[in-house]
Amino acid sequence: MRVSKEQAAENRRRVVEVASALFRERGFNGIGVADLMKEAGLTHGGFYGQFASKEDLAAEACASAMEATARRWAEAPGTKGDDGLAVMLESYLSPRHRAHSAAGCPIAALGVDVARQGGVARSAFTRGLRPFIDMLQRLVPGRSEEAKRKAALATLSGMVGALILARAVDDPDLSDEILEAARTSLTKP
Amino acid sequence: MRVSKEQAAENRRRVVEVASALFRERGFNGIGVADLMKEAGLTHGGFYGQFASKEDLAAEACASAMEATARRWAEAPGTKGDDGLAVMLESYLSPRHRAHSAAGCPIAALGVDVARQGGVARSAFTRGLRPFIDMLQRLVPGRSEEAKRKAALATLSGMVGALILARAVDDPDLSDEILEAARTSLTKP
DNA sequence: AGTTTTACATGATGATCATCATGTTTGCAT
DNA sequence: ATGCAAACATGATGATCATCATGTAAAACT
Repeated sequence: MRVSKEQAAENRRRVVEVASALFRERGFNGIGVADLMKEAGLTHGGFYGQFASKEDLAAEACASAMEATARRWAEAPGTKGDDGLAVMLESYLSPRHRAHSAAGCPIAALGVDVARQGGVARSAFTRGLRPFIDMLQRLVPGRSEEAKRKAALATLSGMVGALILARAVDDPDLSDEILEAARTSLTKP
Repeated sequence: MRVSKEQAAENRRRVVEVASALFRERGFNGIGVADLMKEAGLTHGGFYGQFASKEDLAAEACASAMEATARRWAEAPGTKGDDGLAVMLESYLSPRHRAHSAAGCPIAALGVDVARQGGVARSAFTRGLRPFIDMLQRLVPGRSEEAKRKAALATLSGMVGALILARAVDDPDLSDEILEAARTSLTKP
């Protein structure tokens, strides 16, 4: 059973995509290689022909998720003249985003796993994080670039923390309240 | 091999304590029952005489970590007259706290795991979270109680998000920068 | 003092884990 | 057209997983 070179590349791409979703949803230790491959329509055998290890895939999946998400942020309706920050906060801190971690922000979904995993995943995460900071720096108000960078880091922290808390909490009212509080607090500094 | 009733209770207590540390450090799926028991000085056999399941222990360890941490917050030097919020932020967003997740804030360490796990752990987490919100509400400035609660939720989000980001990131400078940004941003609203 | 019960140890269960060895097919270069 | 190598499947590896069955020794109760 052999497959064309393009087909093979497409298969590999799909494995990374599936991994980026399932890792976000269940964590690095929450899904195994065999299930991952099955979800991509393959068997577990071919895995180590494409990836050096599961840790290697974790790093690549993390990088891929970060890039894809950053691209979506960049393409977001600039709502020219309007407050771009408010628009993005509205979407980031929404019940919809809260409900879909597999397709959502990899910073909130994988940050803790990345810290535990260390190694290549950690550096891939760090590299992927910088564009988010830069983009936020452009959206956020501030007198100097230095002040804007500080505000960007604080805003990102607030977004990530609120999303994580809203997902962790059992009580839907409290969860909504967390999203709301972060939204208003981060919109008006 | 039998032990006194108090010894047995002490053993159980130690298992929960060890679990609360190791779960924070490695995640719910990062440590097994056997290793957990060994770390508590026991073998894996007695586990199911004390706990219904690993998930059950996860919930209990989560509750225990939340209560112990809340107690430490409450006992913290009120630094009467001084700005209690600044004192607690200084400690929460410190390199020391960043380096010791096993003994640190369970909200930042377990929030994502709790959201994935669901069930009893999730409700234990939610119950344990409320005292933190109430305590922050007392520390934070605001015109009304409603405004102070909102501020408490936003502040907690910023703290948790910043700690998680600072731990995830590979670059020590960036990590320090995140802590610093959150500290100054959350101190002066 | 004798009996029961309890807390734990030893050991086994089958499932799942990451990883490797090998087979089969077939695209691709010759 | 022919041989080679790549891409995947099948299957096995031993480790680790959560959980259960049973043994044992001594605390607790009679």
